[in-house]
Amino acid sequence: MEKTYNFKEIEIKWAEYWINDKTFSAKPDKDKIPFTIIIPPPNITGHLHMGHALDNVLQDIIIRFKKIQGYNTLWLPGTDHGGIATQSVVEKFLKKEGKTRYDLGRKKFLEEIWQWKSLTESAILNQLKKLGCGLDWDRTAFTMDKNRSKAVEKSFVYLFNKGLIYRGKRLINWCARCSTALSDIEVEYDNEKSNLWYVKYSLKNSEEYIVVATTRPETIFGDTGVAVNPNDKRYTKFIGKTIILPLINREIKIVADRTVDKSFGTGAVKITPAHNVIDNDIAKRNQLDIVEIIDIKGTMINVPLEYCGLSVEVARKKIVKELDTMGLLVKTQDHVHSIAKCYRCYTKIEFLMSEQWFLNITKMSKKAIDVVNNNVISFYPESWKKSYILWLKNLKDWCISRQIWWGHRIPIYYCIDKNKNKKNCKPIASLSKPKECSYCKGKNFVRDEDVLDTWFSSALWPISVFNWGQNDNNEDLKYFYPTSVLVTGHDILYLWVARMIQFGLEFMKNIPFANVFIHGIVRDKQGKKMSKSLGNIVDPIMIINQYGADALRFTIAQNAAPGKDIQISNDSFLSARNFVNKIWNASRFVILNSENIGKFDINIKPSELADSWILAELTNTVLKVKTRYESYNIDAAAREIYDFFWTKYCNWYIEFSKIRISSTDLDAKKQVLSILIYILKFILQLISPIMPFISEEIWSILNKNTDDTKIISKSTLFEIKNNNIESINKMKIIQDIIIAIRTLRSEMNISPSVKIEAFFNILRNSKETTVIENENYIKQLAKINTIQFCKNMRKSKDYVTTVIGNFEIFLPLNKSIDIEKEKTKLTKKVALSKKEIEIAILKLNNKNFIKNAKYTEIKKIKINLDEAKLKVKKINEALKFLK
RNA sequence: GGGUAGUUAGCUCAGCGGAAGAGUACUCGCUCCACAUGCGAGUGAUCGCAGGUUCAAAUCCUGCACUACCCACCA
Repeated sequence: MEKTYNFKEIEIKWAEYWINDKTFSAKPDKDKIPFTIIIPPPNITGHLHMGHALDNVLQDIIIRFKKIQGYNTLWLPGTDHGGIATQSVVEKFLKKEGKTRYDLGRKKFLEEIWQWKSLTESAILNQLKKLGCGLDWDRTAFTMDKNRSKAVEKSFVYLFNKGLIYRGKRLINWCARCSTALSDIEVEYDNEKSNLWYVKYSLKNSEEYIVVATTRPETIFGDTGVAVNPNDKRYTKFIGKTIILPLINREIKIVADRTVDKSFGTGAVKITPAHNVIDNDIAKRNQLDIVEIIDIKGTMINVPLEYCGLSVEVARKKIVKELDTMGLLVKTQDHVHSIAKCYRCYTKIEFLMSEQWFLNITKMSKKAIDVVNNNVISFYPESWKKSYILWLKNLKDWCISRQIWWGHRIPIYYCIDKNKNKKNCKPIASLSKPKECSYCKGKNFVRDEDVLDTWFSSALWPISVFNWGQNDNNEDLKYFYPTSVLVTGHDILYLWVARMIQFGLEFMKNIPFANVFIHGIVRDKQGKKMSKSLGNIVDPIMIINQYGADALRFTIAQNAAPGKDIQISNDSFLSARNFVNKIWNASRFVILNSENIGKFDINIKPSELADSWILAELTNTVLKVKTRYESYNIDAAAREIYDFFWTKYCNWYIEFSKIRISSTDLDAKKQVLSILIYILKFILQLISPIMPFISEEIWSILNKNTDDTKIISKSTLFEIKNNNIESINKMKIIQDIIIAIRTLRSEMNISPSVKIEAFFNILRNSKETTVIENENYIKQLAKINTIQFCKNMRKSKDYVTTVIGNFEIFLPLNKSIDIEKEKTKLTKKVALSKKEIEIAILKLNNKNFIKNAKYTEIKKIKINLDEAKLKVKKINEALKFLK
């Protein structure tokens, strides 16, 4: 075995093996319980970032754990066409060549994106392979491939025929850069500094006027009313009166609406129903007209000639200036308010009236709320339940049409037969071009130009990946659906998770997954979200090249507390890298020592305290780790294994084992090695979901002459019954003594490599058989050559002492000590012990404590009190001696 | 405005009713035959603040402060 672990070669070797061997391919098998995860398909916009690494490593950990537990696991890979996101990325590339998508035309542009898709998709899948992801590659899906498209079309037609999908002219969110409508959750809000302009609106045939406060003076042309609160005494007399709108002199009414806030601005609101959601509602309640003045390019329309065609920003400046000149601008005030922006390109959103397709998804909400409320679907952590339910309760209809080219074209056909009675022809939803219009018998149709929101196909993902839409009763769907757990970040809980639940219940009459494991967002060292513009990206592939995939995976696992954001910087991976190295070297120690000593028993026989102790500790660890994995506390599982392996196995047990390994007693040597191997195998199995590469490599070396050469192919029950608690207590005494001697040696600058003698004054009339029987452990780990047990060892200037448990330990000094330093140290120790005594006595004298506290608690305090008293006595003696 | 998390050693985070933990950083000492990507020892925390419940609170409850995120509103 190499002295250092060559992760580069070995990781490539196993990644290829898993793929070629089809280790992770899955078929329905009625004799086995399925465990299914479908990947949250990454957008084909580019490469994977650390957030993807987090999401996928967690899924792989769960899949691998379930696989070695014996489940029939399936982790299904795929990518998402990414609608607007992908289209804008490709448009950006075109822009560099000075072209737009219109220069290419729809067909050519789509060809361009398909080409882009094939490149990025394979890059993404390669990255997943590098991470070690145990995906069933033969099932790789794409949200816009043939089978997935069928699912989309079928579901659309179904929902349309059910009357849940309808077309309507409504106020929608419009991104002028992407030139498409957006759903409400695709809009983000940012606070921005702006102004609040106070404008005089004069009453008709009167000297009186009302002042309105507005952040959007350019929408004056679209005003069709002014609203005041019905209880606002300042304005009650104006309700019902007419106002002459400045600049265009249109007559508009003053109406009363209880939603108007009396305290904001002047308490009078100009109403622009065509470009503001709230205004639109007020207009509906008060039967106000709708006047559209901004078009989809973000320019002014239906306005006086000098404003026509101006952009919103230019028009605003011009209008403010004009109002000022006319003396209608009363005041301009600084004002911070939130601005709606496109979640893909951060362009300001324009609210405007537009004919779009909507899905009445609110009807599906009740069931989606129930399944989560009743824990048919469980959330980890549970706290997200509340947000999820609240969101569904306030859900509005979903605008599903997009005016982009990249996506699923809406399967709606319009009859264009002009000779017949066109007026009665209704749009037809169909899987293919209809043959005949059922209204006019016309035979000519055109398909709707729009595409669907990318999240529509995402919502179908859990069923479309099993080819729902073609054969709804296929074996895969029956066997693998509902899936077991969905692993995702909380940022797409509404955008995606909620909708999959709604669609799953609608189309399958069953939940899409039983559990939702929600992890956090990856952040940088300063806690900021990683983004290209901030330049704080940590590239997972760079980390893999530098430290290895196992190190990356362990770091992720260690930090992945459910629901919590994790901070990662380039040096967060060092500790994990060191851990990989530690596993390698400890294994190397075990393997090298078991070579050339012939065959030995695989059945383990604990023959010493150390053996039963480490087996008891192993039992505890296995139980804990299993529970942690099963409840998605991956971070805790990782820490549990780390601590057991490094501290207990390496630092203690291997050191103890060296006594037998270096002895001439071959049987003893074989016996201890069999335990070392037995435990090492357990550790490898436990850690293999997190660090599959190194564990697979070492496993294959350990098992090279057996049938068990692949850890991932072995199902493991994780059941052991070596829980000798007494051995843990006994070992604690030995360890405490070893630590006490090491500390004393270190404090006294006794050379660590020199073996010395020690005297153990037994302070009580107890037998201390544990210590006497196991003195060789103390000798080995504390570098002692002889231990003399005695009763009346006295202080002398040739020795230093320390008190631990029932012993006062004396170590010979090779030089004189710094008396003052020693005095301060001992005085400090006495003070500490005295305080302990004080607290213990206080507790024991407390009748309520004695009455209520657990027996073990009281016993513990009594023992501590005794030990502290003894310590004080002995240290005081030592102090006296120093004087 | 409503909601959800969080506030523990310089930093990153565990612990969530019975004597403050890990990694990292720092200090000291070690090349002794698995590992210096290491070994041993040590310094370092009134567990955000204020109340309350309890024999006992970092841990449970209430309030407050600050931080982050989500939802709504911002005329």
